[in-house]
Amino acid sequence: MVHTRFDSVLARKLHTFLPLTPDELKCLSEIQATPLTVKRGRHLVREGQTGHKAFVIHAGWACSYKDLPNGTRQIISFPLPGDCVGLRSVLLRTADHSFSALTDSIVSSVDGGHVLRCVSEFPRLGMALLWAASRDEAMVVEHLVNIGRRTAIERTAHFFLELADRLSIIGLGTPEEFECPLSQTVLADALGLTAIHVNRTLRELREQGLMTVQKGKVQIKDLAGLRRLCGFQGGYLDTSDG
Amino acid sequence: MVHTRFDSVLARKLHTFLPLTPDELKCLSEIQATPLTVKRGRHLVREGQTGHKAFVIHAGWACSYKDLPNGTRQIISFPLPGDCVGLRSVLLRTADHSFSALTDSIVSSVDGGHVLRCVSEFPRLGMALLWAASRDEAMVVEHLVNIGRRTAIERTAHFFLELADRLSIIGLGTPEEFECPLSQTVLADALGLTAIHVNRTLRELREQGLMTVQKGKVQIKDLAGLRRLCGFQGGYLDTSDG
DNA sequence: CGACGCTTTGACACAACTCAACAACCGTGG
DNA sequence: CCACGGTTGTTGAGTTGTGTCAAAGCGTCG
Repeated sequence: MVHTRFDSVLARKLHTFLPLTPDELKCLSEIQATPLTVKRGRHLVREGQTGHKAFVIHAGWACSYKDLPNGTRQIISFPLPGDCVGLRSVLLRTADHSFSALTDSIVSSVDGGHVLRCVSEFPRLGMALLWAASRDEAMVVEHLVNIGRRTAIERTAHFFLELADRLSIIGLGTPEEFECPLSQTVLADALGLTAIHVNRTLRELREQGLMTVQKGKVQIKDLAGLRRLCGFQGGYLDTSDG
Repeated sequence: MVHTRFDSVLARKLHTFLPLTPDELKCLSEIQATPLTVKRGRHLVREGQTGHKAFVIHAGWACSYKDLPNGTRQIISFPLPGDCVGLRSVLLRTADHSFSALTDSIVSSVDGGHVLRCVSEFPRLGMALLWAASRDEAMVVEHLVNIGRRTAIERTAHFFLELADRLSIIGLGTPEEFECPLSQTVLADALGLTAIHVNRTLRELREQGLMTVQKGKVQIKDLAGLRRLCGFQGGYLDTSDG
């Protein structure tokens, strides 16, 4: 993967879908504000906010989620470097989810109005964004299926297999090993389980010799076995065009 | 709502977001093939298919879903008249979900290539589609939250409240009463429950005087009570622009 | 040093699933 | 007209997966 040709992770990502012209790349870089550092735990968007701003992650871990009236929360996704968050809220009236940093991170904000003007001028950029949004939605759909129809252990296995693929695509690990700062509490909110049950599930995965999670590092010990366990099909993560 | 000015439900829907010019409306109507009738139970897209086709629903009920290796399935959404299905698979390599008719329906197919050319020529149409896709994604997100963090009875209540709102927006019912041909088996696959448990849950809702489901008709007896039960916030269904 | 967050474990409660049976409904064909 | 099979809905009894509560070990950081 070429790292130096593009001045932003977003440009690099969209480029894999659709080769962009210099003008388009320039436009893309102009709409991104100067990167800023965000401290772990800081909120960037609150549900109900009307700012019409999106964010591009350059480095670090973040999550988008919704809080429920009953005091629980559901994590929707973990955007990784190169991903956008809040593209939806550019067009919708209000942000339909919150968004916060899980580790110290570097992000650029993107003004919604800029995006719209940009898309009018360069329709191909609009298509590229639509593609990126499609890919994000495919991940949310898979997440829905995961929670709706898989047991705790299958869910957990599937989650980590997807994460492994996403991370290795952007060069932050291999399919068998990667850094992962997610606490069991956070995992629970993503998987629709309790932190305590996540703990039991991780133990089960360890005792079956399938994978381990220790000190922020995930190791897949038996890739084939894990895939068999949860029926993982990573096709929806494809980065190539159709 | 004006019914006669537009020759397609899709045009009418997009128009509520962004007033479209006659040229744009013409383009939109041209990319939709002549409507065809689809028999109940017929599949329109199979997961893994590479046809690059989308569909617009004109009448009838349909669902998009994924089958799992373990024999279960998860329903993703119930597209209603005016909704598109499979927009994602226009840009992604393969369809990431299946799609079938629940009742006899009328749909138009839309060729992916046409959409792309159309968007290049009329960028504003691209924005309107991006908006429609955003709204769909917001519903999937809410569905995810629903299954991940609500109990069976809350889930079911929330599902029907959302459905009531969607149907009354398009004039197919009121917030308190509407026709609904979904069997308990289908509901179960949507809600991540068993058909048997759906049955018990509906009984509970009935016995609490909140709502009834009988013979294809849903009646909300206590709207405020239902809202309180599940913490329903319908904001993500907004049809107005931001 | 103490406070705090994260992890781990055990005993118990409860929500949801499974299995089994039966009733109600429907279109079909005799 | 009625008998029929298939689909859908209903109910009960027992099981299992996951949540709840309580407690303790461990790191880290102030």
